[in-house]
Amino acid sequence: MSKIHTSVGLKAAKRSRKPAASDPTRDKLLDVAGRIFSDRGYRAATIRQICVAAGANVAAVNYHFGDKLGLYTEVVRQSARLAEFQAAQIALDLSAPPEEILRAVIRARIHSLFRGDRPDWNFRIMAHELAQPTPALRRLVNKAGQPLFHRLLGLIGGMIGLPAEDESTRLCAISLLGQIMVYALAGPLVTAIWPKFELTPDQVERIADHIADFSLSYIQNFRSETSTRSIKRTRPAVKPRASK
Amino acid sequence: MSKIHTSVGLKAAKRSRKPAASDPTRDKLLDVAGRIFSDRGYRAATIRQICVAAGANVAAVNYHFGDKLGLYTEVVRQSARLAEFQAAQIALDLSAPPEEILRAVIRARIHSLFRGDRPDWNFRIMAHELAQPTPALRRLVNKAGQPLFHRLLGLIGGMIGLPAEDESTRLCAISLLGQIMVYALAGPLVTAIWPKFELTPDQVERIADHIADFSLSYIQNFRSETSTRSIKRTRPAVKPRASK
DNA sequence: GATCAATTCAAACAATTGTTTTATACTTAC
DNA sequence: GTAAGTATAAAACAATTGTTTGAATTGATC
Repeated sequence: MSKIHTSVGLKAAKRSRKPAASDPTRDKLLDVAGRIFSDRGYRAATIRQICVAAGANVAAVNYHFGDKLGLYTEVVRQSARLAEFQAAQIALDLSAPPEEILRAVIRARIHSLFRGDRPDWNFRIMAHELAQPTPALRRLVNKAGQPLFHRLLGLIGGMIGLPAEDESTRLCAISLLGQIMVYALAGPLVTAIWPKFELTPDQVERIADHIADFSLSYIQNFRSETSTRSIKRTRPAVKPRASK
Repeated sequence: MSKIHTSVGLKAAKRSRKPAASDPTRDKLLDVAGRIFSDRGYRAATIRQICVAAGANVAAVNYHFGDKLGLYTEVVRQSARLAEFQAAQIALDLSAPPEEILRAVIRARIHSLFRGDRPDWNFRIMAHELAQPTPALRRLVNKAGQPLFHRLLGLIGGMIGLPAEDESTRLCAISLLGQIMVYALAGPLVTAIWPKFELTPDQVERIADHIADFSLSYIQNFRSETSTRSIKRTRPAVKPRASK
């Protein structure tokens, strides 16, 4: 009766006594929710799962965040904030050659993906959003993804000598993202397809290096390549669907 | 009372009268289930959705397939069968140079991904399985994915002169898969991030070509690259987490 | 120590969803 | 035409899940 759980009323109620004090259960909830959302997805994750994992009551989510979507929103918002911060931090060193910046971005991404101690769930969550978008959240996720993507476009565009809006630039960026993203949701599959896959720091290092090498090979040779080949590539000698 | 809906009883009941006749509602169910499962995922897709879309009763799924998982299993099985067939068909032309085979595989994959008329959902479903694996189905999906992956490993291994089990071979294969997979679940995101993204046949063509070019650039230069660079690459000049 | 608001808790509610049941139409063989 | 088995339909069931409620607990302030 005393609590109003609209999005406004919630904040008002919170601000009244403890302006910015860290609410332990709220933080715990946010923490474990991030972990669970990021590897189960929004729908598959249940409030009860999250609450028991956080050692809180089922009603806690509703009390602190209004509803499940409110909790998810907060998780994503926090995640997005972190991502933006990281991206901005990396971009500060614009003095370095673009290849090294690209390497750094890839490294940062892969590393944060594989270490559980300081999880940034944003990428994994983005991957889930991609697989089955949450109607109301797509906007927010895009708001977090767009800057990163555009930074990538600018970077790559500069390296291949084309504007960020060019199709080739975009294709390259997506190729790069795909390589990272496959590891974002790879846990289940890569381990299944790659028996002795271990997440030693060394292994993670090599993955990041590989993605960088793999991508830079094309990007750095783009100019020469694009001059030697025509728009239409040679058609494959093998047809996808043979007659016999 | 007359029907036993265990997995065995179902088949027995079906085989009794119509050995292999095409059951229209069963086929329709399978068809629309494939479409819905592939873009909603297993959990998010509901039996009622599928049934109303197929113009069938809610009980139809249970009658024909036992339960939801039975339906899904059949969808995946059928999808896997198709994938295996396609893969085998492509591999027949071993006379062609490996680059062209690789191109053909990529083309086939991307094409089948983007055209809705004869949808092969296997790749999209695999992507969903990857995002949140269905416990019982992972085995089956892997059974469909393994051959494709190993074929890829053999192909790439041959091109870069390393055994299929080598780490570099695997990393390349995953890089390639990632680039394709990102389009498999890209519908929602790519269109959001790429405003004027249109699926003209020409566009699809260019995507496939790009992935092939992008990947072959590294693969074809692997030998020379691996001789010129040491195991440890130059460390990035930009640190992911700067002190200030 | 009493008061009051904030928080937590156990229980219940309502909606969804997979599944089952019971009855009815339909087809086929005799 | 009748009987038997198959297929479909409508309704109900049971379990899960997001959400709410109202009481109990806590903790600070006077």
